[in-house]
Order: sequence, then C-alpha cells, then structure tokens
Amino acid sequence: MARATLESVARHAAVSRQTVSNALNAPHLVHPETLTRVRAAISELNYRPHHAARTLRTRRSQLVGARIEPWRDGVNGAVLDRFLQSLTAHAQARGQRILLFTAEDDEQECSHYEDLLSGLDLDAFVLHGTHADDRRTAWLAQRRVPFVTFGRPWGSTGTHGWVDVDGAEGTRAATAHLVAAGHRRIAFLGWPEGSEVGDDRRSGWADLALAAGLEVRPGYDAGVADGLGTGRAAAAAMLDLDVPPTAIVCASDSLALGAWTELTARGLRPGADVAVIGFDDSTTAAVVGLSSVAQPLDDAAAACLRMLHDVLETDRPRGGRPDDADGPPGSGRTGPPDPVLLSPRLVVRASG
Amino acid sequence: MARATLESVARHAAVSRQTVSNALNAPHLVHPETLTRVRAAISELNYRPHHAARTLRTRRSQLVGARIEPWRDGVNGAVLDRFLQSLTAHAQARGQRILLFTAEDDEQECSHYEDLLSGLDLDAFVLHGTHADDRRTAWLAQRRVPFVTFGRPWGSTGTHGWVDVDGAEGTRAATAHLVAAGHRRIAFLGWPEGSEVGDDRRSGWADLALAAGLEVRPGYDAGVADGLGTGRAAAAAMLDLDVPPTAIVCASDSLALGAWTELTARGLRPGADVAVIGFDDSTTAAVVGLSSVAQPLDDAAAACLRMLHDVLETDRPRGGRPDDADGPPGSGRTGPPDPVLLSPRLVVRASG
DNA sequence: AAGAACGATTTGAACGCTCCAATGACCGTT
DNA sequence: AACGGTCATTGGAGCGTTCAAATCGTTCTT
Repeated sequence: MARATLESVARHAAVSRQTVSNALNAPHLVHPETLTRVRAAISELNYRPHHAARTLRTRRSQLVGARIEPWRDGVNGAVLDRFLQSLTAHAQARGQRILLFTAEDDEQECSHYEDLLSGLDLDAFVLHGTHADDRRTAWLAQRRVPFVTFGRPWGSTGTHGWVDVDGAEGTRAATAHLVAAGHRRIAFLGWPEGSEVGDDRRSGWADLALAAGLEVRPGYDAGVADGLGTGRAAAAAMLDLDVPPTAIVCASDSLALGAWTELTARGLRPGADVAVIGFDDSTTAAVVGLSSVAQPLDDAAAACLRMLHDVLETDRPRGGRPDDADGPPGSGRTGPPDPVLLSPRLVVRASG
Repeated sequence: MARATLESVARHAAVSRQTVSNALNAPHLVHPETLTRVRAAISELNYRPHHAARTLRTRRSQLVGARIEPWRDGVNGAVLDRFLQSLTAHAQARGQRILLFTAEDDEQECSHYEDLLSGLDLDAFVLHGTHADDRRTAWLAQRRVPFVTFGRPWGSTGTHGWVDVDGAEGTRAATAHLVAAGHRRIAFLGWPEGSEVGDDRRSGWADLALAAGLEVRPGYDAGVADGLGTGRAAAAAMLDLDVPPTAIVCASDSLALGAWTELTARGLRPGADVAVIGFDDSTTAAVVGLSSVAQPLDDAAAACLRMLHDVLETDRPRGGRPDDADGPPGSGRTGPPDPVLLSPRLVVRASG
C-alpha cells in the first residue's frame, strides 16, 4: 500500500492537512475532540511524517554530526567509541540521529563541515578532542553553526558550550587513594608539557603531592609521548632511580600498561610491589587488573545533547513551543550555555 | 549571504534550472560549452544541492543505517568499532553517510527499522552479527528493504547479499602455523557448540588436526561462554590434564587472554612454554603480545558498500545512469549479489 | 521539399511538509 | 443588531529539487 501522507490522513479524519500537522506539532492548538479523531487516523494509517519534506520546510534535520576517529591509539581509542555509543542512545531518545563522518585532521574536518552544512544535512555538531587555538571551533563559531564540544576550549576565548571531565580531579583522587594506602613516594608518568589534557592531569597529582607533603624526588615527574613503549621506558627509568617511587600515577592507560609491562618483566607485581594507576578505564585495564580513572562518558554524552538542545532552542528564530518550558519567558539569553564539568571515578583493581 | 539554489545558479549562468540540474546529474545531456559555463557558476556561487529537497524528490537519501552496539564484551567489542570506522570512511568516499542507531535486541532493532524507514530517512542498512533464523533479515527482506550483512546467513535460506570473513580459514592457518613450529598437541578453546561463528572457527582447527594427524586427546576441545574468567578456567583444566597440550587455539581474544592470564599465573611464558593464539586481533592482544587472527575489517566494509551499491542500483526503478556501466545492459539480474568471503590474516606475536 | 529524428534546452508540475494570512463560529459587550 | 475578541480550522504559497513533457533549431531520410 502507498505511503500515508498528511493529505491522506486529513481526508481520513475529515479535517485539513494543517490540522493534522498541528495535531502532531502543536497539539494545544487543536480541539481535544478533533485531536483524538486525528490521532486515530494517524495510527490507523500508520502515518509518519516524511523527514525530508519536513526538513525542507523547517530547515531542521534533527541530524547531529560526529566524527569517528581513524583507528589511532589502540588502547585509548575506545573512549571515543563508548562516547559515540552513548551519544547515539541519548540522541535517539530525543528524536535526533547521529551522523558519522571521518577526517584526517582539523583542516579536513572543517571542509567536511562545509559539505555537511551546505547540503543542509546537519543541524549541529558534537566535537571532541578540543585543543588551544582549535580552528574547528573558530570555523563553526564564525559561521554561527550550533555545536558543543566534549572537551574544554583550553585557553581559547571559547564562547561555546562545552562538557568535560575534570582530569585533575581524577589524578588527585588516584593520588589520594595511594596516599591513603600508605604510599609516600608517588610519581607521575604523563605526556610532555604543552598538551592541555596532559597538563591538567599532571596538575591533579602535583596539587595533592604538595598538599600532602609527599616526597617528590627528581625523576618522579616524567613526560613522554603516549604509547606502551614510551611508557615502559619511562617506568624503567623511574624504577632505576636510587630511591624509586612506590607508586605511579599515569596520564593514560597506554602509559600505565607500559609501566605494568615493565613491572611484570622485572618480576614485580603491580599493586603488591609497585602500584600503578591509569586513566580512561580502557578494556585492557579491566583485563589485566589495572586500576584506572574512569570518565563518565554516558553522562557526558547526555550533557552534550542537553546543551545542544538549549543552543538550538535559543537559536531558533521563532522561539520554542509552549510545552517546552525553556526557562522564564523573555529571558533572552544570548550567550553560550553554562559549561558542564563532570567528575571522574576511580576504579580500583589489583594494581593499586 | 543567502544560500545558492539551482535557481540562482541558473540565473547566474543564464540558463534554466533544469540545465543546471542536468549539468550535475546527467552531464552528457548538456552541451560542453554550456557545461563549463554552468560549472563556473556553480563554483563561483559555491553551490551545493540541498539534500532534503533532493531526497524529497528522488526518494533517495544516501543515508545508510548501522547499529552501534551497547558496550558489550570489552575485549571483542572493538571489532565493531573498527568496522564502523571503515564503513564511515568508505561511505564518505561514495557520497553516502552512515547513520547510527542502537537497539537492545533484534526485536527492537526491527522496530527501529520501521521508524527509520517510514520517515524515509534511510536507503539501506548494513547489519552485522547475523545468526540462524535472524528475524531482522527476514523483516527487511519481506519489505524489500535494501540491505547487506556483515556475517553469513548461517543456514537460513538467506537470499540477501552478505560479506563475511572465513573464520575456519583463520583457525586453520593458526593451527598450521603451530604445526610448522613443531607442535603436535594443539587444543581448541572455543564456545559451546551451537553458535555458528564458534562452530565455524572450531571446524578450521578440527579439519587441520585431522589432516595433519595431530594428537587430539580428550579435553583438548573445550566449549565455554566467552569471557576472560571462563577462558582462564578452561585453560587451567587443559593444563591439568595428564598430557596437556603444548598450544591452544582460541575462538576469541577474550578466551585467549584468559588462557594467557592462567599461563602467566602459573609462571609459564606464553609462546615459549605454551603457545596461545587468539581471534580478532584486539588491541589488548597487541598490547600483551598475543598472536591472533585478524579480520580484514576495512576490506569487509568496502565490500559491504560495494555490494549495497549494486543492490540499490538493481533496485532502482528507472535504471542507473549511462556512465555507471553497471554490467551488460538488459542483464536483468534480480537475485541477490554474489556473497563475498574474505580471508583473515594471522598476526604472529610472542605468544605463538 | 516535407517529414522524421535527433540534440539541447525550457517550462510546468509534483514530492510532503509547515508557514502565513484568512475564515467562520461562538462568546460577551455595547 | 452591530461590534471586537478569542478559538478552531482552513486554503494558498513556498521550501529546492527532479521528472515528464513540450519547445525549438538542426540534420538526416525518403
């Protein structure tokens, strides 16, 4: 049988097209009695609005773009995948959909924005992996494209909404946990200074080390490129110190697993002999029993979409529907929404 | 500045709407001289066709649906993510996009198809994780929705296109590799009989064990639910046999890593003392140095989209464009496309 | 030389929806 | 009885595109 349209539903319910449309989009405008009749017709004909037609008219596609990463680091890459999964689930619950695209770098990503937007496919974007002087956010902001980022603007004069997880709090919690377990010589194995996320995570450890008066010796603060090999080498150097640390807090699970590998290679047991705590709670961490700081990715995804909703609502020329209850009327908020900073959770396993 | 439309481009090039449309969709219909003029206007105004408008008219959205899994098994879950990543990249190259959705089970997945299709959002689907009597493929086939699956129909009278990786070949190669290394007592650690993928992978081992006349003792063929704990327990049982195997081929990296854990716990070195080979080449396998059978996921994704293209082309009521060269004219192929079975690749690491 | 056939281009209509302005019904007030 | 006002509903227009048919000029056929 042919597809049901507004027209056919209208005929079936003996009303006009527009009344059916209203029954769906603005039920408060239509008489209760008519409403039930229209609704009956809708379900009887199994009608669903035609997405493309609606998009053409309203210029809203309910599609949100997100970038899926080209298989980068094997260990930490899964963070994005989990985020995407949550994003999809929450978007679905909101009647939106996630559209994937890939890009090799920020530059290319921008040109994809161009493609995706000029076809008017997408309402908005969710970005991740923001960094200082991010050309992507600049590009989007300049064109007034709605978007939110998972990740802080990091120093840029970010005037956009963002959601992030407090990395410093994570490493602080990890360090505090080790202190509570009796450790006094706790090292930090992170990335070279200059990476925003890395510096943030380092600061949590440094803060608590200072506050708790820990014994921080030279060589207790390493900065190497992310990876298993580099992590292992850096851990080896720490263990070879005259007074080696008894615990290592790491900026990533990659580094932590490198350290973990070095420990077991030396016959040392992670946790019992030297404690190691990673970051991101990768599956590998769970497998080998590595303690790690877990990011609340599901909450982050939900927050991103909630924020995006606000941004789109504010942006909407005609204002939202009455039933949306988007704050006090006439509030006329024009600035970016309030950022959301979530707390990570320390997952304690055998290694610390 | 306002968005460019066919109309504005047409005015700019002093031709009609339709000629511009033809310049884009059927260049052979338009005079070369006019063509260059139109193309100049297009690039000058930075015109891009409006996706929704085109979809409304042509009933083709260039959108392909794919399901993203709710975080299931941690170790093997990444296979899907890598597949999705490749799918996105190849779709992008074809001018298509991947739209994500989630579902808890097959039943729910079908009702999502309903939603996604009735809004005419999607042209087709790429399914994965097929099994015998898969209600999803039945649902889609019945409604003549274009789709392909990554995974065989497994016994169902599947009349749809599919792409899969030859699991038996993978375990056969793994076993052969161990035989070449001098092993004679090679066990198989897999899932309980009845799972199609599991039985397939078991058969590769069994085939070669028979052909090479290996010493297969009772207890050398285990079937347990996937997981680290179960894998570890099953491996322990094997190692406790009077005559334990010298190598274990596993149906998954989860199981293999379970075995790997048991080995190291006993002070045995994987590879040197007892060889272990996993399946799926997870990141964890790479990290700990576990040999594993890698699926050519990128090739699989490319094959899926190529096949989908054929299906959509065949389906198209009016036939493709002349420049598409889709086989001999009048071939009138109506059946499903030829399936594609890809060969996996054994990645040898320290463990075997 | 008239008609047929072709190539290049144009015009009108339609896809299904929502916006906008307008209509009629009903109420209470003058 | 005529007037403004609210509520419920309606018809027309238009979003940007492609399809189908029509137009016009040119060349091939008989």
